[in-house]
Amino acid sequence: MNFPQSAKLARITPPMFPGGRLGGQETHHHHGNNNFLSSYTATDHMTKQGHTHQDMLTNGVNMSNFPAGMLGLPPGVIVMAMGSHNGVNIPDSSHFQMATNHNQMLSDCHHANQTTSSPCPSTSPGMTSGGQGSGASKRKRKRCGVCAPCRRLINCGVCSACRNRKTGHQICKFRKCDELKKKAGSVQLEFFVVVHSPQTIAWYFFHCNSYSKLDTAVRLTRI
DNA sequence: AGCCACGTACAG
DNA sequence: CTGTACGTGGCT
Repeated sequence: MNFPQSAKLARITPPMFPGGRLGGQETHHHHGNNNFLSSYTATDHMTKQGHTHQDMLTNGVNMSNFPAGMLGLPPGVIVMAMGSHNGVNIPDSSHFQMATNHNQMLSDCHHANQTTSSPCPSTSPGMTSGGQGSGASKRKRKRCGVCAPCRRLINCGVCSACRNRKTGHQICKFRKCDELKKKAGSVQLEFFVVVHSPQTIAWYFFHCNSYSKLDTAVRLTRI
């Protein structure tokens, strides 16, 4: 199979999981989307917990009874909800919430000047720097890294984006992240569930792309 | 809706 | 600084 000379290997950017932020703790990483708890679906959760999408959209994310409960996590669970944009009712103040019985305080999760271990994925869309400001964010979203286009390594070299790379500044249309394609009206939420126990620290990354997809496409990934 | 061009965020 | 690529707006 011949590719045009302009085609080149893509950088293989790891998925934006927060584990990369963990100094010294990321010894159980895996790559790709080898989901754990694969039998779990959002439908299960929604049904069992009596939640509806509308509930969530109306009330924001009630973290006190969402991920921790659904995962059956041990005490001391820290839950963080990464905000969304597109007008969905999740205020900046909910970027970081805790469900913990230690009553400990955690600093907010800022992209711009986060320092060490705060798990704060680069995929967070629409986060305003510093978690404030009312205007639309200028933050660019990043490719999910796990969808088929993202996994594609080679530019086709013939699509409009490839042909017009110099002026178009666009990635090959066959490598355009599925998540980035659907922006209008879509909702993105990311939940981090940090499980602390005396012996272990396990990080979980709960990532759902949109409420409308919750029934079928929730991925629960251990990192 | 797709293409195109431009501005610019972001990473190296 | 440079290259890549996201966001957006105009055009067809």
